[in-house]
Amino acid sequence: MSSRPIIIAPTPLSTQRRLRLDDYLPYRLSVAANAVSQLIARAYVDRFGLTVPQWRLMAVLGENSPLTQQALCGRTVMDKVTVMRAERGLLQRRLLRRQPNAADGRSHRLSLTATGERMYAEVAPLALKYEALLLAGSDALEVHRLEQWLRRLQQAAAALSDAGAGAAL
Amino acid sequence: MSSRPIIIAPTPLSTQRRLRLDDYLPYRLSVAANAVSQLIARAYVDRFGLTVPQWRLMAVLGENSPLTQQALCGRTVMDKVTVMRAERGLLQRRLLRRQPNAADGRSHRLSLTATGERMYAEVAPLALKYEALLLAGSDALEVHRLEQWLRRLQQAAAALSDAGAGAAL
DNA sequence: CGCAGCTGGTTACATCTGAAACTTTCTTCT
DNA sequence: AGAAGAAAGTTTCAGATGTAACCAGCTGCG
Repeated sequence: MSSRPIIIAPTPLSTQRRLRLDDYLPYRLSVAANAVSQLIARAYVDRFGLTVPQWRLMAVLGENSPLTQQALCGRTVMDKVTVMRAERGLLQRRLLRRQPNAADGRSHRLSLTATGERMYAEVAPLALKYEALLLAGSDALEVHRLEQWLRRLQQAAAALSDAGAGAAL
Repeated sequence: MSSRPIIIAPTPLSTQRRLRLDDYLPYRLSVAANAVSQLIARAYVDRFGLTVPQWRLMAVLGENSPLTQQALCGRTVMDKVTVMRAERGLLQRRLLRRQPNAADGRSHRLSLTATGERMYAEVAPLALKYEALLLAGSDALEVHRLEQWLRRLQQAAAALSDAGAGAAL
């Protein structure tokens, strides 16, 4: 599709040329993420009536129970309000159980109910299936490298963010 | 921080193991994109009072004027409503000019005003600067490969999406 | 020509989202 | 022990977002 020539001698990043939105990494990242999110979100809403935040909670609790809301925020990288609301939804549908936390009266121990576990057993393979479809025809080494990239980007962004990127101008 | 062992022999994708949110690509992608978006969005709001959609319009129009709203939707991969609102904001601030389109009475030819151009001249280098910071210490070849990846993912998602991913189970 | 249907753009509405304020419980310091 | 401050969770409010209805101008076919 693209007429972009294959660049052998890669352009140094510091000496960058004109801005082209189409080649701008944050843009590409955002667009790709959106497309993927949309796809999966729709699938989960259709099949299970789960929103993305709800889905994430289930995913985390399915592999590691029980957890407090706080812990869930950390694992899912979501706001506490978002987690709260997702939790509420799952509680109403009796997919989640909420038990008092002996160690701390402010928080609760959250885990999947039997029904929740059953749903998780369907949800997880489907998730993996989607991942496999998206990555069809990619060797696992490459994929692993990509994931590393994404982690690094996230960290770099976080670092810049609370270093107050203002400093860097 | 993480106790995750370094995996030398990567697990094949098809024979996938349990779902681990932390290694789940759509999740990683979403989280990385969010972190990066947040960082940049904040910067642009602080410095220029621009939202992300507004920023995107300026970026596109800065490299290619004039365009119709429709065309902008295509280039920015944004909803027409989103484009409309961004446009409105820029018009109010006189960063954008809107001229009748001789070829079609329904649409308009949008381009940057002189003020808009001037802002673009500040905006673009800053954008590139951020990109450079995020990618600090990465060689351009790798970066290029990453961008290819992101494009492929986006396409794959789009394909699955309108193939009605239901078919794929 | 003129009506049916389409397309660019706009508006209205319902939802989602996150920041900030608030409540309760825990922790620390004297 | 008691007061000050921090942390977990909840509620509230304002802003952003997207879907669907809507209007106006274009296109194509009888």
